Amino acid sequence: MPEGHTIHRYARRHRRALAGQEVAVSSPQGRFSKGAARLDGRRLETVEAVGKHLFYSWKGGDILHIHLGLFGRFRLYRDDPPPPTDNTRLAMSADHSTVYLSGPSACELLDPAEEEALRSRLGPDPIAEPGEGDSFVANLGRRRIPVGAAMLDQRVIAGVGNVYRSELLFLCDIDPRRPAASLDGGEARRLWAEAVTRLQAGERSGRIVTVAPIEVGAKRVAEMVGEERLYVYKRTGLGCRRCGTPIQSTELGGRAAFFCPTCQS
DNA sequence: TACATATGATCAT
DNA sequence: TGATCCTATGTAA
Repeated sequence: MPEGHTIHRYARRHRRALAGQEVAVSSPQGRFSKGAARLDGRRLETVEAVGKHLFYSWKGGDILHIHLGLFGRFRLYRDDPPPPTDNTRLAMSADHSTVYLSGPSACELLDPAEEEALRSRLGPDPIAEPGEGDSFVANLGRRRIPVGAAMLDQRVIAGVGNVYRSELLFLCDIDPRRPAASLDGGEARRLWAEAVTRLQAGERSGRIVTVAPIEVGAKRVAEMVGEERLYVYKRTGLGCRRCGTPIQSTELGGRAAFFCPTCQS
């Protein structure tokens, strides 16, 4: 489920629910038992998102690093949570809130140096650092890979996933197969600007919507159904919403990228 | 029941 | 590039 906008939402919700409190931590599944035991009962200081990564900082210096990967999922409960399942890797509860985590690709303890090493590998995050467009433009300029592949590389831009990469390139009329370094400055800047606008909107609304104008009220966005929210993602063979040309897909960065061969050329 | 699929990333070759 | 890890869901059988 998660691209960067979702991860930032989790950071905020978990911060509100748990930060500043002493948290009961356990690993019902058992695969994080040692780490959970180390954190159990300690005070959670902050929760921060960078790209698709989450960092929970605990009193005493440990950092819990969580990455959901493709399958990871959080559930947040108020008051009486259901019992955890066999796949609940991590449970955190304090006061009236309980968070369950299942299926993460990373759930581990880091020290501050390790956290810093991880963060230094990430490119600018359009949600957290909207002013870092220069860094993104420079990163793109150094890549010879297709721009569609570069947009999935978290060292280039942190937080974009497979839906946003296709949608952002469509919004900017850029063919995803073009070499990243072939974009001119205006194109690269526009791409960053769209990433900032759309990911921030996604964080606010909790869903990826690129067809609707950004200013559209939450009510109308909520009424929109499934595919109508997107221009190209998973619309192979269907008519482009702008020009009617059948949408194509091609493998870029190891995953399917979707584009309109007429609008994006 | 089985299988396909998924908004991710790493490691080996 | 391919194999691998991890879980939930929808559809087919």
